[in-house]
Amino acid sequence: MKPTAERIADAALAAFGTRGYEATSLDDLARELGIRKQTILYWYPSKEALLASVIDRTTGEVMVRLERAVAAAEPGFGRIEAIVRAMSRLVARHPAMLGFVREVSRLGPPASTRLTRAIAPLVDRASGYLAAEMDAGRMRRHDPRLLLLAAYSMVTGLATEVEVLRAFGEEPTLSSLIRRRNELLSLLRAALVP
Amino acid sequence: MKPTAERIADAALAAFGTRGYEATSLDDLARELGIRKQTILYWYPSKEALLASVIDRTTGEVMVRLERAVAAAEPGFGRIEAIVRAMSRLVARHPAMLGFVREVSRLGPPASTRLTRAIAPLVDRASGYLAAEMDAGRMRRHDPRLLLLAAYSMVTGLATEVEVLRAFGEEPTLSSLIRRRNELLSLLRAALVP
DNA sequence: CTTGCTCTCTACCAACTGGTAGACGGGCTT
DNA sequence: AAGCCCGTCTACCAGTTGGTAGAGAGCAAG
Repeated sequence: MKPTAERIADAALAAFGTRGYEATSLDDLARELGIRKQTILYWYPSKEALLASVIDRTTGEVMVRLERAVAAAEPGFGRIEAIVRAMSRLVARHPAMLGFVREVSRLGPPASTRLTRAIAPLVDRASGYLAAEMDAGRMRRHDPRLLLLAAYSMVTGLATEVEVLRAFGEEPTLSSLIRRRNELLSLLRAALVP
Repeated sequence: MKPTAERIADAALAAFGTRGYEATSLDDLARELGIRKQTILYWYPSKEALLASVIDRTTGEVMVRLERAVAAAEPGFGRIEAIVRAMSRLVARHPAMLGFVREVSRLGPPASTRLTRAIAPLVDRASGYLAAEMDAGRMRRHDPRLLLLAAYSMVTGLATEVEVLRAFGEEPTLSSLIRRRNELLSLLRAALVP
């Protein structure tokens, strides 16, 4: 079996990402894992420390995936497509992960700063790349940072808003996720490719 | 002064929308208002009932605004622009409102069903309109429902993700909100107008 | 003045929160 | 065998949670 600390972090990611941080008690978490709350507090000195650790694991995972996706993609719109596909795969494998990212950003400092500080350099690189592409005329001109934020919002929205999705007549299945991913790409392509 | 029940609902909207539902205790709410928790429970028999009431007020408010915006707009992309502008104004006046909508959708049933059931007919009408526009060749073809969901995600994202916004180098000021609104419109126009 | 109604209050309560203190067992090294 | 960590446990704790019971103030009608 996986080490206890890791099992705790996995369960915490899922619980924080779906039910929310405050709504998840250490007792709930422990019950799910078949252990006692005090075992959690042995591995993580406090609930906040557990949150911080889960944030670090998650940002690490996301960064690695994005890094790899960008490196393997051909330049131009291909990079954007690669990023969207990578995030889509991530959501399919770890459905709670993007929900967790959103939850952390909602919690505000100090949790959110931990996340944003880790992602900031990536945002800088991405917006620099986008600006260069626009300057070269290979993409329509938009504010790179706001474009990124809009894209991020669309990805998390299309991936995590299961309830709103239901109201829109979409079921949270894998094939539906793929359809949403393709639709998102077609939307982005229409907006960006001149 | 406003009636007590209304003051409670206003404070609850702000608190639920920013701090979250579970993270807001009735004692917190009462302290903010300068009353006792039991006064809240006199007007609303339980915390859940308070939530339900706030949901109803919010959906009502949003629906009225969208209704008016659509009615006053000229057909074509003008309607989309009108909707975005209406939502933007709403956010400027009640910053917590969209955050609250997102929070409710995260809480899941039965709270979320109350919201989605109210909005569903509006979604149907909107996607029907979009489909007709696409059929007539006045808009590029996309899946109408997914397009709506993507737009909704962008609006809420650009409006509410203050923390992520900060990481992207945007300050949550009014002028920045307007810039974000304009950018969103230009993005949508690029994606939709053939 | 009395009655009755509306509203807010004080006084509780059981359940649960994150966290502390320390016992217990099982395996490792000496 | 003896001691020593390591990991998990039981037993508690003070503070907070949503919610109940009921007192009392203010006020209008009889």
